[in-house]
Amino acid sequence: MDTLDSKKEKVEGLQAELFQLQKENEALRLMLEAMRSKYNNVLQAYLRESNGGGLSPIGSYDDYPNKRARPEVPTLSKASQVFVKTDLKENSLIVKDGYQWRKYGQKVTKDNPSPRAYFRCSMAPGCPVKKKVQRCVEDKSFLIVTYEGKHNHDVNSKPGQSLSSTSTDSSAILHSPTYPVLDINPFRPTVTLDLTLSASNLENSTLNPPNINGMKDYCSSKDDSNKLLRIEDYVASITKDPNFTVALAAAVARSITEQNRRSPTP
DNA sequence: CGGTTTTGACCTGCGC
DNA sequence: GCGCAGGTCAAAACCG
Repeated sequence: MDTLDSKKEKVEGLQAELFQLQKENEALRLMLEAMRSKYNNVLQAYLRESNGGGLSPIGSYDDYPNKRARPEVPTLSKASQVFVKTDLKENSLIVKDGYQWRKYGQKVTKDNPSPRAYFRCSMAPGCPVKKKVQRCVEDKSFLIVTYEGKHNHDVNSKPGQSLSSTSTDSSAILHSPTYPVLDINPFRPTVTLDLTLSASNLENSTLNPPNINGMKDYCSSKDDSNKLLRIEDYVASITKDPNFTVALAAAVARSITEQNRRSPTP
């Protein structure tokens, strides 16, 4: 027979588990949103490419006499987006990622009441890397950081010191130990998704099997026409993972429940 | 004093 | 052509 204490322990254990699941679900909901938008971006980029609009090499910032009229940068090959968990009390849009940034603008955008800050890398003169930082509209404790471009210097180089043989991609720093990339479960090791899509990922030509820890592999093929297949491989891989399936189902169920609660049918 | 941040103005692209 | 939104410039303020 269970004693009163053991029952109490069970209840506490279940409560702790419930709390963890709630946290996980919240993170998964954000992930779903991010994945959906990334999928749309990738699909649009693919359609553009398949329509004969080949990618041209991207020049440096100074290559364009009219600095306001820089060509549109294809999202697929250039920008990488990460979610960074921050303290909600901390109101700044500063993300410590190892590089030195100079803020050059701030703007309030239509779809998000939180201001978007624009930064340029100031570690090396002429470094073309830019980043945009904005609080997530759904969860203000997350910062959405969008990196564009490729550093022409090393992460450890002092300001003014320009480049090393191995050009450092903006996304490379995302996997450095000091960079707080979103981990969907800070409490126990289950499913961790890396949502970063970046130029270096495109450049990696090693054909690793798709894996749950690296969405980056989705487009590792040099052959652009294979990218869609890689995406499908990646999706197939993560959907086969039982952890992912369970977590996804929970997130979807919760999302539907919340939607119903917000707009109850008469 | 030099580098960074702030912020209003300006430019460009896009949809109508 | 016009208005809107996003992105950038640049002067002034701020800071170490």
